[in-house]
Amino acid sequence: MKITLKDGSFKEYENAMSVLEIAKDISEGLARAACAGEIDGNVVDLRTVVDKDCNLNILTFDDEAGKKAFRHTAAHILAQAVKRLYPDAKCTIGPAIDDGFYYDFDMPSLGREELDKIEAEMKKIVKENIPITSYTLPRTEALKLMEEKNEPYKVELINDLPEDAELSFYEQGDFTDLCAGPHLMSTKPVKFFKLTSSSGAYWRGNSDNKMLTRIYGTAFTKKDDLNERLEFLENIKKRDHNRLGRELELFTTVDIIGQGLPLMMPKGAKIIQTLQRWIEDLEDNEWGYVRTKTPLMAKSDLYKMSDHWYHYKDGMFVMNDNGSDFDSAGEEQNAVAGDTEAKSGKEVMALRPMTCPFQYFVYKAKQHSYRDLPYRMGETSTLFRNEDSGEMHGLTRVRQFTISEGHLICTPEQMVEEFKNCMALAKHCLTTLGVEEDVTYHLSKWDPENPDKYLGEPEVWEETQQHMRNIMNELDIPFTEDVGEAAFYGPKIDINAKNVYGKEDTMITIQWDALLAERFDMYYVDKDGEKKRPYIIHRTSMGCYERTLAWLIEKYAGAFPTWLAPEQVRILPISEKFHGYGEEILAKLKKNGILATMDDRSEKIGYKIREARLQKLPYMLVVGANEEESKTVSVRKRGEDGDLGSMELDTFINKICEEIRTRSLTQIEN
RNA sequence: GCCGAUAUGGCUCAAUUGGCAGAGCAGCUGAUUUGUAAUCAGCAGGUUGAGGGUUCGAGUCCCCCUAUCGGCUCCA
Repeated sequence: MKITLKDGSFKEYENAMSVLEIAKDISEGLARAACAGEIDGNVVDLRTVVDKDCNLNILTFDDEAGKKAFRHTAAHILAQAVKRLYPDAKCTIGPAIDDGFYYDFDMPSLGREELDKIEAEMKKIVKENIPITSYTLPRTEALKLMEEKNEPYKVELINDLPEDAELSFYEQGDFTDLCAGPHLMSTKPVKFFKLTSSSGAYWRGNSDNKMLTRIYGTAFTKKDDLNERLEFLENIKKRDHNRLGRELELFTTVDIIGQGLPLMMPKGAKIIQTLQRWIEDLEDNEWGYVRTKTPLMAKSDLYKMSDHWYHYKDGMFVMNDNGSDFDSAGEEQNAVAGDTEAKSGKEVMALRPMTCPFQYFVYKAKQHSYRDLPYRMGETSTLFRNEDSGEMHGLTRVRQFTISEGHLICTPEQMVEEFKNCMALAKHCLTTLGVEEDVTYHLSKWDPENPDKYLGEPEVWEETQQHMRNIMNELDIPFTEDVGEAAFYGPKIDINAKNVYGKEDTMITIQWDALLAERFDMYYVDKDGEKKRPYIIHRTSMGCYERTLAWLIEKYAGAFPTWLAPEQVRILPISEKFHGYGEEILAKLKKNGILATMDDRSEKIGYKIREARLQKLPYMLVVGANEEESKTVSVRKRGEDGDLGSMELDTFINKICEEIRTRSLTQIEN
């Protein structure tokens, strides 16, 4: 038998040995712990009998599969501990995830105290060094076993597996679990772990099902790694936009105003204004957009025409005359479509959740020749979406937001080219903000299993999706394909970014719509004088400003590039004697469009600097006798070694203006 | 919407089994006039998120509402 090791070398064994012996022989610790292997490309557990002449790759904790086996075993230890302490708890599933694991139980929910107790029990199980063995059972016996153990969720899982599936079980002492594996050979190596939190989770991810209790944990092979991870979790909290954004006085929330309705404070509003002006100028001056400004609400008839009323009403704020002027769509749902005219004769209105139909009517307001196309409309658009109460989060999930929305009316022939342009514009925006490396691209497709959720014919969907696939390949952008993520009127490319906790949000979306023009009876007059249907691209050049701000706060930990900083320069006079000179500088900076202030409090210079550094200001100008005399400024930029020494004021102004003009991501040098 | 945790001055947090709501920072006033991460002193700041209940007495216990956080579900 020949064993291939990870480094490419191999070992030969004359006689078939037990897997345990082989693993022990090959390596101590990790490799033995993560005893998952591969035979002919299939991942197997090392405990499965390895036949003569099989090549076997030993995985270690450095491998994804090895980590998975390790953490999956941690999940089983968790389950075993829970069953010991709470015999009535029912096991469901418990996979390894990025950086850890979880297990869902049907049991009452748990607080921190209970988690600590479970953790202690887990430590016992690890210490007991329980060997883990596996075996397979035919279906009937598997069902019998799980019924005997009173595990109804496992019975359900078995029943849903294909008839001929081989059902494998993993056993560790008094605990047995239906599981595909692989696992470690014993509980002993799982020494360093921590149960991080518990929460609710629906059985099989369906909100109609029972709410289970989920326990999250993380596990490592080395104590230092675990500590590093826990420290990391502490540290990223400091970058969390929801905390840092409030600390830096960018935004706040107020109970009485409501959920998902953050208030932008002067600094946050300034950043958003800078972003908005930049995007509007970019679109209009360089990408051929015309600007529109359309209403924030409309009669329900408009949304019926677009079909949003039927596909998206839950997410809209509907206004009617039943006494509460802004009624939630949720309560309206039961009304029969078409029967929503208010009793008093007032019209049923809704705040807009998107800009599409409004811009369509701008297009329709005059006749268009093929020569007008592509007709690119841009709008800085405020939208309203009635998210469920548990969905709101900081600036990333809100009920009212502002977005650079746009619709491009194209001839069918222009679609590919224009779609590429939209991708290029999006990429330009990401690059300028310094975040182009931090995104993932997704082709969001329809779900052929659920055709009722979508408009149009299956062939059109498949064809459109192929167009988009081709575009992405041509642009050489890696992407994933996500089924069931499309808009109801067409597939889209979503550009997602991860927040500090690793959770993904869509920042940019570019959608291909071959259907709605028909619904709104939009047309253009072609060369031959015939009226023809255009296609439409729905797109954003950046995500909504609130979400973008959240992303930037976390990306830069509050230390924004100078062109985005709400306060770019602060003048710090050494004492009151130099306030006059400070004022002179301040006026000159402002004249040059630089966002500058002066700290004229009678504090020591060290105090003023400390404060400015905590606020992550790009530049401080220290001015005292030396500077006033020589008409210079002492420049300090962010960070350690930020002291750039003295500089002619005009030199500084030229440099910072250039930095701002070019939207540089790096600060000036000496 | 669901599961759980939390809510005390502008901010960060104390307050023992239910027994006089307190500190640091920030703010204000005065002194200090300062050279690259915190000068000193004084003052003021509260219906403990809202409402109801138990109790001689509630920040603390119970109910309900609201908001925030961690998840689930959702996210055109």
